[in-house]
Amino acid sequence: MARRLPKSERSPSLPPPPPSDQRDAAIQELSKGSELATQLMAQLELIPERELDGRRDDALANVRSLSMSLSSSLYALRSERREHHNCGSSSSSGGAGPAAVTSVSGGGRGGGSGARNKTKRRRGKHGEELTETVFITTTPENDGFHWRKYGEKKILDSEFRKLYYRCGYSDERKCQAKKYVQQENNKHPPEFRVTLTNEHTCNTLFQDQPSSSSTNSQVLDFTKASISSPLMDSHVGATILKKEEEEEVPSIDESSRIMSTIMRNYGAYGDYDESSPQSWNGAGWQ
DNA sequence: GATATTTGACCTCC
DNA sequence: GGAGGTCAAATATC
Repeated sequence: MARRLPKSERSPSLPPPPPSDQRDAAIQELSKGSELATQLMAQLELIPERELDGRRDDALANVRSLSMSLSSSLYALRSERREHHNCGSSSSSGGAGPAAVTSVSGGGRGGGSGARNKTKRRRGKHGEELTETVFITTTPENDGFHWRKYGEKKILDSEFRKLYYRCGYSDERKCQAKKYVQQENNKHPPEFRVTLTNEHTCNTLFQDQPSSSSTNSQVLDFTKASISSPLMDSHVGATILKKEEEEEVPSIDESSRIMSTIMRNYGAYGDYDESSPQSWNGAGWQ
């Protein structure tokens, strides 16, 4: 695990949220990028394997990873936009309003499959109304928020354990957002069912990058064995690589770096530190 | 020493 | 009573 940030660094004073038009521009460009990645994937599939000296599959895997990263980031940005629209002046209790999740083409895996979301309401532990969003993704870690794991459970009739995360700022900022992740299958890459409950009220998406640290605790870490199955291979989950595995699949890292570059270029959250590439690769995640 | 993760125990709901 | 969700002490990491 990467070095953890001192508490003072992890609790920066909140910078002003980016202007909505800037965020919209980022969303727009990410959408374009996602579409282009899909097109590129289709084009690659049309190229005969022999013409690429057997590297077509590698290229396809890279493009898929890129597409998934783009889609996940789109989802995160869109979620945050809703946050500003819906909760801008509301209390921090979260979960009060419906999470009208924008459907995203997340995943973008071959055949057009990807994140499949649906939003539904359910009752919380104490009867309070909760809104939960469920989607399937191959990159459950790429949503840009800082999640802290608080539990893990073997689920009946499932060979995979369910992982429980809450917002890393649940205490500091009373953010009620939670995330449940459960592997669905042993596909390559495997798909994960991600359940999000409550909206983030912490406004910390991509915000708390330390200016000089080589680490961050911003994003969910799936590098632990807890989420992996014996069948998970190097294609799993784009950025879930441990340090010692990095060299094996550099292409995955590359897609994550591309993603971070996009985010920086649009200044979605201005103080992202370019000098911390490991912020986005497996080694730097938490 | 500070912080995150693990994991068994506990709580609540059905 | 069983299953899912959460808590919190122990442990790991930096």
